Amino acid sequence: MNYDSGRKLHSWTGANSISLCSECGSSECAFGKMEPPRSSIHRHHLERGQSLECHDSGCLRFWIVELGNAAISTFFRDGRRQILSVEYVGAVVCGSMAMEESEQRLEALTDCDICEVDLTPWAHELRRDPDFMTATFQLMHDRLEKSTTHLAMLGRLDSQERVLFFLAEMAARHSDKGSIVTLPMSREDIADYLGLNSDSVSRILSRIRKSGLVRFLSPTEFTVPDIAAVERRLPVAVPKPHAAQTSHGVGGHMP
Amino acid sequence: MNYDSGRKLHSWTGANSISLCSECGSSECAFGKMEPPRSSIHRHHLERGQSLECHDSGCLRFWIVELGNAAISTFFRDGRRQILSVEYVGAVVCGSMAMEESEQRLEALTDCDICEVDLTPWAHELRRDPDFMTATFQLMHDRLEKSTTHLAMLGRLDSQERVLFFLAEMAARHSDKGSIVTLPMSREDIADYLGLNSDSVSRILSRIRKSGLVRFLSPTEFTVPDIAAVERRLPVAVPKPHAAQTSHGVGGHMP
DNA sequence: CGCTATATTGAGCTACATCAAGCGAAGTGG
DNA sequence: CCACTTCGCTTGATGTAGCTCAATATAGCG
Repeated sequence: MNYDSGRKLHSWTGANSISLCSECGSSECAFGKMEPPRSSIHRHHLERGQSLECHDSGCLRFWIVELGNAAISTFFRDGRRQILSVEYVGAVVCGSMAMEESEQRLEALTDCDICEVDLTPWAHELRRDPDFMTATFQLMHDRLEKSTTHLAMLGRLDSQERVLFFLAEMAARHSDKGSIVTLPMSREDIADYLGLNSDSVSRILSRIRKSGLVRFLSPTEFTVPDIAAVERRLPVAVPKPHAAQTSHGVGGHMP
Repeated sequence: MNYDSGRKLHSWTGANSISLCSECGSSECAFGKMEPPRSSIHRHHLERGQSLECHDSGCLRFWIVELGNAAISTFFRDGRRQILSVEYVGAVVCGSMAMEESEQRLEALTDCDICEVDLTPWAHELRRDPDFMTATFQLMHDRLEKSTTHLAMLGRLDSQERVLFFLAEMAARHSDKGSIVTLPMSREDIADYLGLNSDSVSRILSRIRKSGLVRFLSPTEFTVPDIAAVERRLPVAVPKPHAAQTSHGVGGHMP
């Protein structure tokens, strides 16, 4: 692998800014500058509902969401599903954050293009590359942070708070206030993300709509007239997207 | 810092096997071989209920549980508490897995001795040390794995399943079957770990006791006559402790 | 314009929370 | 050494949030 140590992984630290991989057919990508041989890259196209299985084969297999929205989800033996996180365009997912036991998947919430990069063959070099290590560490760290917030929400917020939190999370991804937010997922998916069932989600959304906190244009499009009002109803701050990036980019969690 | 690159961090990979730091007054520790100057080390003694605040000052401040049991917990504005994980002797906690916003703490579930090691001054060297990076990565990875399991549990198990899962988790820490397990925490703490309230926990424990799945010697001591029977009642496998270590020690998530 | 998948809404039930009383073990002070 | 307090656990009675099941309604797509 031809791999220019100076800059190659700089874009890594901004996982969310990664767009499309040149190998994958598009302009730029975390792995673009590494010029990994074609053999290490595969593209997957997933129709909504399809999924890739996560196997525990080391943290050097990465998936990058190129197009659409995906979710990392686990399934219990009896079919219960829990969505662990929602992933947007640019997200980098380490293939084996999976547990040994539980079945874990990257699932397409909408039609998706996923670029798979397997760097296992270069494990030895990468391990001694501080930039690469820092970047993957950061990836893991951000994921843990999100997971922690999500966990606390499931443990201690009631259903109305969960749905409000979810809507606020979605709205927070759009910098411009009052703009139209599009939900990338069904009521069922939202329920599986929030630990509720889809009927309840629907019911609660109606209640929230009637309260005026949120205005729905369609079942999947809404605006938030007053975000502060939403936050005032929640006992936690709603995490701003890229917050981790912005703050850690400077000092960094692993300098 | 005098720091022998060959072996120094070998013990790191087995976070759970770390016992006591020589600087801290005891035999062996992840940082023992690094011989960090005294100035970077502080000991804390915490009475049950006391806690250390996590601040977001980089991931190079570590806490090691030397004695007793602790918990990482978050608090909401209105006082609601969620225990994120229970930490036993030997656990290494990275000070700033905390979020920007939420208040997060390392709390003593029983009286505790905590050794604090601040490696921030050596950030530059450590960053280029593959062993150190691998070890901290592993730390983060294990934590994410636990967090994920916990999250799925909170999202999709009912209260009885949660309590059973908790008991099985505790029992799984003791290799020898049928031995006496001691709960290191109050009903309130268990509730805050499981997203329930303490009355419910107590009630459910009674129900489980009556079912014979678990035998209580005292409110905090029990045995599990048949672990398989407990697992059969759960839709998920109970994570074996050190599983991550054992399996990743060989192949490793980050070789 | 029909058809299918998804969303909404209601009625009824259950699991869990809340509130409140009682109990037992450990600690404290006279 | 024993009364008294305190703290944590247990348990019951009662309310309610959220689930289940079922009946429409609506959206999106051919």
